[in-house]
Amino acid sequence: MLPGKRIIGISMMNLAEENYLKTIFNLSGGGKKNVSTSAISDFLENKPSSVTDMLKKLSDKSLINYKRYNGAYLTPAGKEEALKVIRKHRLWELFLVKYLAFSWHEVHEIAEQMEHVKSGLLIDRLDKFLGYPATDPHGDPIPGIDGKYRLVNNKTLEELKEGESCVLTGVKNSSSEFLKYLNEISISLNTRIRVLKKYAFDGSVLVKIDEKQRQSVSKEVSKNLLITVI
Amino acid sequence: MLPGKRIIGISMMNLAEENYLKTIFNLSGGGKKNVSTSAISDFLENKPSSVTDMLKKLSDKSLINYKRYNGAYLTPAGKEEALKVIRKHRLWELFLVKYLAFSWHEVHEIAEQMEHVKSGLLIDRLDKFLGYPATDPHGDPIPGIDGKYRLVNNKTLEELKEGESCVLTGVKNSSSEFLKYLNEISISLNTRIRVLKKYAFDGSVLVKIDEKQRQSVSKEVSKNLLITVI
DNA sequence: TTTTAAATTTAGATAAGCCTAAATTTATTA
DNA sequence: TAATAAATTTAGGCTTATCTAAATTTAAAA
Repeated sequence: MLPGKRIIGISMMNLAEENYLKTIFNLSGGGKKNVSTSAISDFLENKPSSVTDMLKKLSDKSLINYKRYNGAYLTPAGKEEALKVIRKHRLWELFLVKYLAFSWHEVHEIAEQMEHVKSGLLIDRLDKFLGYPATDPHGDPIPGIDGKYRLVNNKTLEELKEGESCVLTGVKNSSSEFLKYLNEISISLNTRIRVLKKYAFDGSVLVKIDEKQRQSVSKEVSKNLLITVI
Repeated sequence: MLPGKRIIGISMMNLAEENYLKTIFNLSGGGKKNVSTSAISDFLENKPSSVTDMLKKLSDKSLINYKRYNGAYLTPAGKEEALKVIRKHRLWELFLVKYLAFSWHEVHEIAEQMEHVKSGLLIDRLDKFLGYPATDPHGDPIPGIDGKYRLVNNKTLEELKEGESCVLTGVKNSSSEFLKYLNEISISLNTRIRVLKKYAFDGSVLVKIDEKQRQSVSKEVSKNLLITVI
């Protein structure tokens, strides 16, 4: 009891700024492309004018390069900060799944809060505790302590031809709804999927899951399943 | 990637309010006494006028009973909220010590942040993972899922007579500085302490620690060591 | 009990991060 | 290319939690 003093972060970043940087990183596919004001606004579900305010602020802090009417992209410093937040997010997600019995569709909201806890030591200890994992419960790579980030998983189920087989290695969309749908049709990370038939008229795919059930998935679904051909 | 939506807490409480409730709980010794504006102000290291503002707000929400110029105490609803936050704080502290190799003097600041993560399920799973522990790394009781809170540890080393022995079961002051001092003189939870001599002129106490070293501790220190006589 | 000191509250201001409405710039279409 | 639509920014407000300075209330001392 009776400790004293409030929170305090060592970093000069705060919650809102971290969320914007992370969003820009994700929407730009790893910091490459320029991200528009409206894309950020849509994702964060706030107004474009609010986004403009924050872009100015981040630009003043040299965390993004921003040109009026022309979107923004991360500076090296901004990318570093974004990766730190993403590293924390994904490590906590893995902790929740591995040790607290959460399912992959339940962890996002909680990790969204935990990722803002300030302590470099904490996250490195967590990393060690988890055995320096390479990927999170959705197959996304976990940035290392050095900020190294491996961009992988570029092939989707949609690109496969009839007869080909693959293993699920990630999901492009990790919304709770999509993940729950995958649970329902018994698809999870490392599940083996074979393409039985592709239907040109709607792009849907008939697949065999783990050599057991046959299942039809829509084109939209197939575009969001990241795979490795086997 | 690409989940969507921001944080959002289910509870109607926010960080500042939670910190005030927790502070009032702690300063009132478990919700009993009335807590003054200045006591809260001193603890939170902010201005009394800020405290007054928040007391009004918490009073409007029926979380405290507040009378102008007369301090405040928690209502049952306020106490419930305070205990929820304290439960989270202490469970996370224990996690940090037990699994991430932190020492008892390093966990407070981190837990101060983790305690605000919103998810009842999370904290109950953490509780289970830790084996439903009764106390945190400082010997403080962990409120149960039902909000039950056991007030214990009322005797201090100061009250012991020469020749008596005890075991350390808690600390009244769990500031990092105090805990580090205890580390230095090899006192930790469950350490056996025997009173060899008491000095009236300054209230200091000469003790034997775990039947090994002799150590003199000041009256101030002895008042902050919670013990069980053996 | 009156005076003085200490504690507390009120009033008015500030910074963040958001909002609405209006203005501006860029993109699209005729 | 001119007109229209869409995207973006600016201007001005709001809320939360803080602050300073001044006013008020309570407590302590003479």
